[in-house]
Amino acid sequence: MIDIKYIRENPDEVVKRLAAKGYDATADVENILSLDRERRTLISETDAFKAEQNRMTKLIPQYKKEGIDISPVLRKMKELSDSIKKNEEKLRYVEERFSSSMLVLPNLPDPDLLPGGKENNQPLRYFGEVPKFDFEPKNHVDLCTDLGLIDYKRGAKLSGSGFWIYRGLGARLEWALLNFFIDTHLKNGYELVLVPHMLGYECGLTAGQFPKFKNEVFWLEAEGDERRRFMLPTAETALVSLHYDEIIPESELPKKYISYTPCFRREAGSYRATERGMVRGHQFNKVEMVQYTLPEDSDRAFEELVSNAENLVRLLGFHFRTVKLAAGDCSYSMARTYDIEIYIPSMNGYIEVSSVSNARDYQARRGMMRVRRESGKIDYVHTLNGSGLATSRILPAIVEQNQNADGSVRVPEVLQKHLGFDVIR
RNA sequence: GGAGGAAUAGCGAAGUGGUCAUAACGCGGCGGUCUUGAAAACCGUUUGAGAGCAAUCUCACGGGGGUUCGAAUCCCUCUUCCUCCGCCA
Repeated sequence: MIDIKYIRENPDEVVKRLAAKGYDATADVENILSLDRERRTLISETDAFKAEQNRMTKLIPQYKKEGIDISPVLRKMKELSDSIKKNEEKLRYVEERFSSSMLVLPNLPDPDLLPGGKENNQPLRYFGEVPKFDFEPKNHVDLCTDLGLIDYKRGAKLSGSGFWIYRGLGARLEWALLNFFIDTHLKNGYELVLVPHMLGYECGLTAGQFPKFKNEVFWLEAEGDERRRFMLPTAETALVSLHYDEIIPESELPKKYISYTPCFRREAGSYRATERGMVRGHQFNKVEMVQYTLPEDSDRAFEELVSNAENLVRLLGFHFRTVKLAAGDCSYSMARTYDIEIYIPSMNGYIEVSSVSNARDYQARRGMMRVRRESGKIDYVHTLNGSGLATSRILPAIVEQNQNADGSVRVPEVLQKHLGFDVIR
């Protein structure tokens, strides 16, 4: 959520900055400001009624004791009570429209981002060399199938299109990657957290997935249980709600969490021929990093998350790049995002294996997550998240970038000690 | 699944329709007195949200609704936790 005070004081600025995201907020802002005015008028009026009510209610026991007739007071109290009820009903209606309008407003992008969509993303740096082959390289679907790493057919048999099964060495390779990532994060001082994979609505609201993107997750219903839960689309949704409605002492910041979870996404209508295999599915594995920081520390934390993610890909020995996303390509809740994109020879391009973002206080406002400073002052925290990494997109890169002419695949050195072998054939 | 009980500040807990919610009382935290220093003792202080330029006002007793002139207190409902029984990896 954007600070209503900021919107009140800088409405044009808000519209301008959201325009960089490709979001026309003119009508929203106008609507919000008018609801805000209506809301504040109603609150002042109601509070005055209540103050009067509080004053009079103290008179009743006193009058009773002194034997004074209280019926005129009761009549006045009834009037006040009716006015309050009427006002509160109005206020409820206004507040409801106000807060739902506030909740659909995306986060402001940082001012240094280029406006516009994907086409304005800027690669910041490249790592490693584009792999060259003196043979016709295979794509990862063929490699994974031929080497028996992934069972696409039976994945679809079990759960439909968009699901696959890791088998044998493929499963072990996936597991080794997860271990490698987690070990590295632990060395960097992150706390490992294993979270529920089904979450309640509030989590999605805090993270910013809801109400707007309700249809992009899988919902679960159980007979006789009114409460609906959804399969988490990323561990961020859980980790960012960990301190929902809390005031964290300054001494405990920054909080640094990692979590491994499968991620479940509808990905409705987003299949493309270029995204075969494990590039886009309904379920994939990911290790997620999340930090809660003081507002003034979030820029530094952001750089740390980016370099953590880069470091993992670098240690695996890949060619990849880091891209600064244009405002319009940053997601709804985020002020800035850098993607780490790995090279996939068969696609002759790069795919995202990590997305590192700073939400600033946007999620913290939604989830009422604050810090009590040493001085006693209360502020909203900043939340940041980044994948570290999405393993299911690393595996295609391993098999494609490390393939040999005979169809075998070299295991990255850092994984060899986890696996106990150096070549998959 | 069945039967009971509970939810009040950082923690424990009092309050069972009004004049005790800036919430008794205890613990903890912070500041001070005393002390060479510390402990003990003593004194003081210690929730959050909203409206307002401010003075100030309002709200919050797990969440939501209701009864009432007035609700922590009575009623309905949801959530969470605890105890006992049953079932279970």
